[in-house]
Amino acid sequence: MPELPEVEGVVNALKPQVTGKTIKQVKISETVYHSHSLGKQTIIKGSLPDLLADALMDMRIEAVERRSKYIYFHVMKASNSYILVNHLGMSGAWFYVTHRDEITEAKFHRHIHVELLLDDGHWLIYSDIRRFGELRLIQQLSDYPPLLALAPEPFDQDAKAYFLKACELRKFKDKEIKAVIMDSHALCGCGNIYATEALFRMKINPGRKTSQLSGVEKEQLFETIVAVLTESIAFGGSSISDYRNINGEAGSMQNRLQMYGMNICPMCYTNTTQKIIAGRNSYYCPNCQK
DNA sequence: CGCATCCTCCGGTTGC
DNA sequence: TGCAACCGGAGGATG
Repeated sequence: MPELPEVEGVVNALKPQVTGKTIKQVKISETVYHSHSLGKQTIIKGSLPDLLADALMDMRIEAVERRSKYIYFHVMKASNSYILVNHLGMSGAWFYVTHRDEITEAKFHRHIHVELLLDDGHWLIYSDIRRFGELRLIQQLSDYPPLLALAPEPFDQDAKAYFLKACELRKFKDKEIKAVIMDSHALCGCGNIYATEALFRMKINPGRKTSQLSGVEKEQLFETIVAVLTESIAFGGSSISDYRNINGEAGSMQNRLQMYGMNICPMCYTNTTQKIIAGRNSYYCPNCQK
């Protein structure tokens, strides 16, 4: 499940391979067509598959950017600019290959949904096992308002102040701190894995109410999240379940995680506790995290 | 109009 | 060996 560091890795791998390339052919899977015929917006959002395919034809990819856990492909066609917005969901993955059979992992090969032929002869392929991902073509961010509501990038100057202010809002202050740091309207890019790790490093119980943290704790927690995200980017992200970068490589941050998925606390050897917070399984050490 | 509470989307994985 | 339950980002509908 890709979080900010994993998406960062994907974007950094995509950049040199697709920047400046033009889309010359678009293929969309029968599965996507079929779901759309039933009225669902499977993977392709805000458009019918054929309309998206037509629109993408002859578009030139000007730049690739990560924003929160989204990938923005900045594209141009006939002097009009657009953004192809992509979210990998639980299991989305991009591949840059000369033939789709180069995708050797069966579960990725079996769930190829969008194939873009570039003018360098390579295929840029989107595979998505569970189809939770998203592709949406817009002209500007305001065409899809949820993108305007995202908190600043955690590495931006104003992100910490934005987060601290969000903690004071009525809708956040009485929530569990873990739910708040995983909410992209308070702080973006932090999912279950890195929220779990940051809270463990800070020795904060994920179930504590946000208003019960001191100002210093909230500030240090924010800094710890940034540190964990930064460390993960440096180690290529965490390859848990379906995450691969576009070269099919796995990251190594999963080997550095101290609490996510652990049954025993690495600090005190107490059995860890699992609790559902904000709908997601949360590991913590009942002894270390208060 | 704020907010809280479901609901939805999926197939690989897990557990019985 | 088979099969049902389970899991999860995040927007959207509902109350």
